[in-house]
Amino acid sequence: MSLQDILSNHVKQAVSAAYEIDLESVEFQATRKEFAGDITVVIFPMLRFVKGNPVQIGETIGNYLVNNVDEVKGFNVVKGFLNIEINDVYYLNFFESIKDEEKYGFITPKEDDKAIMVEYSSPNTNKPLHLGHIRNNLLGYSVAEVLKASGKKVYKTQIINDRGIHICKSMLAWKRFGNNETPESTGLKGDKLVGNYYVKFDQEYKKEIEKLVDQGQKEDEAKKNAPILLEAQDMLRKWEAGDKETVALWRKMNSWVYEGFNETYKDLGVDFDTLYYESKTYLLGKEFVAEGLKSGVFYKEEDGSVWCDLTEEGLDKKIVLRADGTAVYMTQDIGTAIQRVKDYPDVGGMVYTVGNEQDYHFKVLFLILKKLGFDWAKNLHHLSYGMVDLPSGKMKSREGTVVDADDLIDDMAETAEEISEELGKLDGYSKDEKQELYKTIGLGALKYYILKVDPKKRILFDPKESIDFQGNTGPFIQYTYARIQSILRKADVKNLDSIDSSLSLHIKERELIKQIQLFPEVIQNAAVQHSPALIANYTYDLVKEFNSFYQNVSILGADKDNEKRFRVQLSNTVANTIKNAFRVLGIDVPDRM
RNA sequence: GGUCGCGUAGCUCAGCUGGAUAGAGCAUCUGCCUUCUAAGCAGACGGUCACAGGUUCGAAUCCUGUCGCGAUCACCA
Repeated sequence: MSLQDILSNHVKQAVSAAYEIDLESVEFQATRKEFAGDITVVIFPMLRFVKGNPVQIGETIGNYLVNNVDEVKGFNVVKGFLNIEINDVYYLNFFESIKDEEKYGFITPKEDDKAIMVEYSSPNTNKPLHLGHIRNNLLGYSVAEVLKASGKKVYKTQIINDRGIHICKSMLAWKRFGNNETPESTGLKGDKLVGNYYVKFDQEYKKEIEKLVDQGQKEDEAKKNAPILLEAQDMLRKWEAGDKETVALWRKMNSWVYEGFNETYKDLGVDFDTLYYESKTYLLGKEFVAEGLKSGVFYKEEDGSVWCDLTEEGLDKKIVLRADGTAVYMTQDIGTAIQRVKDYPDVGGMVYTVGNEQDYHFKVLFLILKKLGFDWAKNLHHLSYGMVDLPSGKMKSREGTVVDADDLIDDMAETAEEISEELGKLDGYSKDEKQELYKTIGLGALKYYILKVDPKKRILFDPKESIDFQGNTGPFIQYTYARIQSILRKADVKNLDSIDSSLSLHIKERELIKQIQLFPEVIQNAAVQHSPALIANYTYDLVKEFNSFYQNVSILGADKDNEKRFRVQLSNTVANTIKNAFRVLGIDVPDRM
């Protein structure tokens, strides 16, 4: 039972005893630092029911609590706020009850619970991953982990955009200009190699347009008539017809890309339970469109195209099948969603990690799935996040203004190395151990930097101003963890030893326990809101509190043995909470740094 | 133009379903390494919460309007 639950009942009893009024609820908040007390009852909402002066009412309730509730040590009333001071024993007992829980704050899913499928990444297979994908990957991965920690079963997945005109463009450019280059022959990562040909296509395309315009064509005509584009379109038709040579080339180049992607995913530390490929699902939605047509969810235009009328819901009409019978994006997404539930019958909901430019698309998709009558359709969520922009504006891969994912990861590790070298605290570490550590810190900085901001806000990333390693950053939190590990190495305290509940707590110790107490609630909240940022900010607050404690209170040099034992265990629990919190953010913690 | 999102300190961000004099970090300036890792701690400076109304005992938070930025409104994905 939480402190609020305990107090809530007693406050109601107090009001009932003094004023013969039954309160429905009691409003609590954490006591502000400048006042004495641990938890505060807000009196104002009671005034509706209890007539009187808020200060007097506060005094009355406060007196009742001190006399009737063991946990309450004292109180003070400021305006309409009843600040309650809680006994140290309460906090010590709480701490004793959770200090040996390895996974404190996490809830284990039940076997027969419904699962949530989290989709993220979902890249095109014609160019390497960039900073935008990094945000997507970190968010999707972390939200999946947050949901798991909150007690849900989770499958991570993606829909890989492996077909279409954009893929044919890089295929064609490679065929024309590639001289049979391969990742092996060039030493390039597969996704980089293919990406180069995507850029090459665009360059050639522009040249051809220029030429046609010189020959007297209008620009938009030239854009449609450029031979290289026509050839790419022809290639797409060949691919759809199953032309052997085209399909073989497609397979080969995609496999290069996948190898490259997998390397990046591994570096980033993200993973997937199952994959879906557009090339396998793009025809899938058609049968469901046919069914929807029968049941009247969709209707057919004279030209044969199929639509969904959403004007009653305040939206537009949306096409779900072209006049020529081919699938659009929406068709495919309808099919993929249904297929996923068929493949994994325990799935009861899905989360789509996709940028906010597609807000409208998902609004429509979810509505259509509801209209089609799927019960899981009410549990669909678009994890919509803001774009990552550069000072120069949007990233455009064709114009080479992207921040490459692999480069950025490497840069971060290099910065970590420079700082570490300067500080020189790593005596005794081997070269490999050091490299490993630099990666941990560099990635920690990058991931925290991205995850600590509210997903729906856009991020402005300036490559010239490198990501900080001080203050509210990943490395700061990692550093605190490493410091605690150093203490634990030196302390000969077994964590399993019980603590002495007659100790009197230092203010910093009590604040720390209060902060630790919040963790389970923060995880639940982050899960409901699909926001790793809540976990990041919580962890920062915890760490700040710990550093203040560390700097002001001697842990190993405590006067008494029972004090020392308690402080070491408190430090250990803080470290464990940091580790667990960072685990769901996908950030590793080092033993030294 | 319609719809959706955002607008908090010079910069980057917190601020839960409305609650006490709006909080951090960076930057600038002061102190603190003969005591557990100074990637740290303690402090100073810095705010008409875009603007104007409204609801309320009480609004950065809820409602309406205005302005600014972004996205979206394809038989593209």
